[in-house]
Amino acid sequence: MYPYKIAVIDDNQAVLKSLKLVLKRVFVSVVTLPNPNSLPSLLESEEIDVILLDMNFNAQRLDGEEGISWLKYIKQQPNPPAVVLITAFGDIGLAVQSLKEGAEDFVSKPWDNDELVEKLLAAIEKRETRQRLDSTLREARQLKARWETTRQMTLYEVENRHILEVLNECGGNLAEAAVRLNISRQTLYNRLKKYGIMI
Amino acid sequence: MYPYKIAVIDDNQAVLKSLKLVLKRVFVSVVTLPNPNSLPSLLESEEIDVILLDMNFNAQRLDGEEGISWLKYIKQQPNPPAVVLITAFGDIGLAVQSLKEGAEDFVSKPWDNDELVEKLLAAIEKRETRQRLDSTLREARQLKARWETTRQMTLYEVENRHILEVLNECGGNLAEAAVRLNISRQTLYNRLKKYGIMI
DNA sequence: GAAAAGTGTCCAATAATTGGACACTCTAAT
DNA sequence: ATTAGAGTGTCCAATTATTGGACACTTTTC
Repeated sequence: MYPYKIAVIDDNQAVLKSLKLVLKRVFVSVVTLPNPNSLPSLLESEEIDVILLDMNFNAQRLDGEEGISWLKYIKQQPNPPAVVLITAFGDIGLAVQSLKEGAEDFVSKPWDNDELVEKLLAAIEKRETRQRLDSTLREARQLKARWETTRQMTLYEVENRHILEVLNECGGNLAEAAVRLNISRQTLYNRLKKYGIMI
Repeated sequence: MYPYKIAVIDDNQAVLKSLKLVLKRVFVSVVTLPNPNSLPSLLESEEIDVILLDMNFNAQRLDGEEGISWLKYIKQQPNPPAVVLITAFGDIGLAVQSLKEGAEDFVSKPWDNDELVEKLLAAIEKRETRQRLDSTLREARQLKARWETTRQMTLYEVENRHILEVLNECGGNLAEAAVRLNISRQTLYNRLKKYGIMI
């Protein structure tokens, strides 16, 4: 049993039922929707890990356009879930377009249960990798900004910032901080007093 | 005419010829190969931007395995080119697998020339985006390493590093550096002498 | 080729840093 | 409960560093 939340969206009640039967033995939470209209509110209220999304919700349109547009919607959310698309009327162009729009995988009906679960888990893993990458990039931007400001700082400003950081590292232990900074304890006191850094 | 180098690999001479005819009006350099065996040496000797790769080079095997394995080879090179796969025997599974292995796009024979060129250019753009991301990540790793070492530096070490950086910013102009650092010129001299930083 | 800016060095006044000392307050182990 | 060990806050006098100003000289810039 994996600790992930999955949402399954398909307009065919029978398909939905059988998918739920399979998936609820694998995922801790399985939400089924007969159409994607309530997807926005679902995404707002719950932190879904992966969505298994049918491409057609309308007997009149079998071109998959609806699936693609919902895929786009999902992927432009902040921290979007993984998306695996599923369709009976798939062609190569549709599959390629889906993956280029950010879907993690694409499966055709009829599906193989084991393979489907495997793909869903792989999709979740892929999403987690992307999340890690995102946080690395965020961190990188912060560091870069910090570096940019450092270069136009005064010597004292840089000194004080470093003092504060080391002090923080030492959990406010002045004696240890002084040793780490290789200055005397009095000097550290003087600095803190002079710059109003009271602890 | 775009300043990109493209390599086209297809075992069908007629296809190769007609592709070359189309592409040499768009790309500054078009290399055609009748099979992928000389691809490694080509990649070593030239900086190829995009590869248009057929999936089958053997009348006996039409499952695309060969194309996939060459795709994998290409994508594990350092700074790999963009890859667009082309096939007449494509199925959805093959297309999905290709994109998941890192191909930028997938087209089916028979192809539309305008669409093919469009996809190749989009693939190149995608690769350039990836290159930018890579360099951002490299830079991020450097900054992070720097930050990690900073936290265990002595106050004087941090000071001196900052002095050197500002000095560098000022192109070695001591007077300007002293102003930026907000210390007197003599103090800057003393530091440089004391720490053997001669310029 | 003159003006402006930068360099290298000196000086004495001022300010910061230093090690050592002392009384004190925690805190963790006995 | 007692106590040793570590940390704090403050003092001091000796040492060091920083400062602004000054000067002759070189380099840049217009």
